Amino acid sequence: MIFQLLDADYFLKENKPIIRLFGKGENGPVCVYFDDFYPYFYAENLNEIDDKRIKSIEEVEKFIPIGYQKNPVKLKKVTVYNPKDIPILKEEFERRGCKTYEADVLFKYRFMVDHGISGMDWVEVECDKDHTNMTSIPIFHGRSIKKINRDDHVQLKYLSFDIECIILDPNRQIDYSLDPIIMISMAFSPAYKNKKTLVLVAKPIKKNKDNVLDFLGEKEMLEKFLKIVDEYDPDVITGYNINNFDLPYLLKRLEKYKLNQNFGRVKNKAVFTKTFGQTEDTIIVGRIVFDPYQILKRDPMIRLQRYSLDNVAKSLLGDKKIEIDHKDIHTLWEANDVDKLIDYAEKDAELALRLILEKGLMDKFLELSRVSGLLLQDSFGGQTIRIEVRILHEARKDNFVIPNKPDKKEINRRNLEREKKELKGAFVLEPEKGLHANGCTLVLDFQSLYPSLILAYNISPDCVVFNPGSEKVTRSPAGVYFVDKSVREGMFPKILRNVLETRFKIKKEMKNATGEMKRILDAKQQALKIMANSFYGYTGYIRARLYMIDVASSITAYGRENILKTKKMIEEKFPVKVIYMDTDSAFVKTTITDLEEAEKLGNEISKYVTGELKDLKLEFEKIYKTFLILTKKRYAGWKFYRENGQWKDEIDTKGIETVRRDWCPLVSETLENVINIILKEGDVKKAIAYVKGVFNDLQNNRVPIEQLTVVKGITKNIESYEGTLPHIELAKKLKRRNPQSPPAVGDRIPFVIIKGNDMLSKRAEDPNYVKEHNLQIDSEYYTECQLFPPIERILLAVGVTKSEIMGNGHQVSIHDIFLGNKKKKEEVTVLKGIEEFVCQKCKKSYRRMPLSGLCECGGKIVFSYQGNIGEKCVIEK
DNA sequence: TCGCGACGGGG
DNA sequence: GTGTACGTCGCGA
Repeated sequence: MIFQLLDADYFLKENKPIIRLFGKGENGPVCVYFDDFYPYFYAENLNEIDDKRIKSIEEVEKFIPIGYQKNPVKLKKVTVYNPKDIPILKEEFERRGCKTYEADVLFKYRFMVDHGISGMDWVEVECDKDHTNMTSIPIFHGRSIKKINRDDHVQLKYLSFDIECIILDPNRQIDYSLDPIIMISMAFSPAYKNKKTLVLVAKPIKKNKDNVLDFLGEKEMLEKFLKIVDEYDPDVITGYNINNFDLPYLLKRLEKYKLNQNFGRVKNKAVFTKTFGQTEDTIIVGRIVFDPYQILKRDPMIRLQRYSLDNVAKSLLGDKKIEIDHKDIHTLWEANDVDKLIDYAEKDAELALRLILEKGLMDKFLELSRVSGLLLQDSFGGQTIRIEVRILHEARKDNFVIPNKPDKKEINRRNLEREKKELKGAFVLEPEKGLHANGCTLVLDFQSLYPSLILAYNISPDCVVFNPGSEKVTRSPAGVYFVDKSVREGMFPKILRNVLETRFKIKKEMKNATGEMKRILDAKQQALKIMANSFYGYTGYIRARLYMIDVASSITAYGRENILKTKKMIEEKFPVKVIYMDTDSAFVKTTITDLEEAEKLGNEISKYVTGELKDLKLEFEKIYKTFLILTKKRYAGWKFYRENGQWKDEIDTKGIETVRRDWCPLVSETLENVINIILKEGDVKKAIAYVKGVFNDLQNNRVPIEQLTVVKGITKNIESYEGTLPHIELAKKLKRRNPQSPPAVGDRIPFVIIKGNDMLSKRAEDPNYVKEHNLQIDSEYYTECQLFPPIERILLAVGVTKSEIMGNGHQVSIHDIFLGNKKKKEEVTVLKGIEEFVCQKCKKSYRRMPLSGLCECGGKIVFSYQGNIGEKCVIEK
């Protein structure tokens, strides 16, 4: 039988561990179990021992990959019956001074590693049909298993679902035990009984659509849901934020009604959630739980301000949620006005599914799973485990054993070591700040720098030579010796060579591939790139099994050495200047303005440096016609690149955030425009004029209120906030205005700052209310506190002074007040900052200190900060 | 500037 | 489950 491996677990039957593999082949899902495989670990210096938990002890010779070892060491391979006895035995052994290895490898991975199988691999098993009914899918007794090489994937079945619930008491948070689920919507791919979606409703209603089923109550609805999951039998269960909301909620409600909490593919293990501090993970044996929220939030290629389903759908699908204020869910439900609710629920389930299918969210993980060795379900998480499982595979082939994960004592030791030998990072050249026009800036970077270095210099924990003797070694710039690869190719270099070579091959294949195959290949090369780039981080990660600070610091040391060499080489050979470098990239200022010529030079530099350095490849990445750099890691460039032979351009920004949650749209837009004018027109004066125009519009109320609105969420009961925050003050105001439906926890409050004498926070106002009552916007606040600081940073970098921007030498910004106060530091009481200035007598508030030092009414001015008032104030510089 | 604690998504 | 854990942001020191 041939199938693709989706999931695995084990259970105990009469003190005998049984491994179960879940897969999918041509004839659908299958389970194959193996009952002749036992857990084991390795022990060093183990004396004779008689213990009924131990099945057998065998003497073996293995290499330990910490430092170079010429000869293997003698170890005992201790095989036991019950995997759960291993951590107990490990403790007992270690207490007696016996070192253990691989004593914390999950049993399912022990099986997979020993049989050379990765998650999502195609496998061939010899097996017999079994007639027990412990699974909901056909089950077989396996006799042998081997991997087969196949790149394709079986069609997976997806069920996306979303629950709606009502909070019976709007003044508290959701309570799983009290608040009922009123609807469950589902979206299927492929369709279920010819239906792409289905909505279950927890009370009898008048149905207007044929994909709606109504029930007597919540319990009956839940029963039907379980039945549908069982019948449809999805491989993947998905939905937006199901891991932290829908799944745990569902389980609690099933528990309440004493319903079978088992909608996985086995009958003897219920679905359960693991709670780790904040996050929860739900395990459904035999199926895969895939949460697009969790995936998107962690995807470095997709950067969004917010990851709400609505926002994500808008940015990635050009679609959106159906609008229902969640306070209205209860009302609509009580009023039996459920049609819109049904559409709302249906849409949510659909959107989550569309995200996965249309954006190919699963592709990368299918490949990452194969490349790393992890089961698909585990490939969504951290990088460490990816490397470790791959290392285990590799170690087995080469007769190595891998250390356990470090315990508290070991982590302590590593932390102490770190204080002594600090881990020096990458080299960053102090940039030549400002605008670089009149000549293109060429950007070049090393292709996979750290992986290439590991490969080139045989950097690996098993190659470190502590006391160099007769072996051929190389000394890294960090002063660490590594055995030459002619003596032994290290474990890391060996894996990386394979990973990089495979990636190179795939990128070549991709050029001729089309359609589905091209997508798979692209996902595969991405997965390989992710793997390759994880190794450096791994060596310096304190919890890594193969952590060695000497290895990590050798990698960065070689990196620094090579990039400095590169700078010298470029500047000696070409009439250019390197104006900035960071880790693996070089920014080269030329005097060339013609794009074709710049391109030619870029290619020449790339070819020259690559030729000189041999093991490394410096790639010509892009041309910036103009380049603006503020500080290390913060810059913008007018990028030119070719697409189908044609020159295209765009503005590239790094580290200069034009979008931030606490900035109103006006700030983002103005900032973007300022950068555009400077880069594309090279006209700083025009940029200043533009900024002045915006200031002017603000003063004269010509800026639409939407442009000034900031949105912030309420995260807890509004009475329990300690400081005074604008959106919370506004929420209190809104509650007073409309006590029937006050803002609740989780609501997002849009606000603007209006003119007035109160402190800043008290002047937050609802934009609609402002419009209706024709209130005045505090344009000074928007100028000084919102617009000015980010714009100032940009303009100062191109040599503009403050008064040039403000256009009035007499105006003093709040920063000047800070500086002015610094001298008086010794006689001062403490406020931790200044938000504004308040008259002690009439309470009028000022954004800036009045020039006279007194209020109009003659009262004394004091400082105000976060609702506190003080006569004096310390501002640390 | 750094370290710590809270929050995110969902209804 | 041969367990114990994420990233980012804002705040206070």
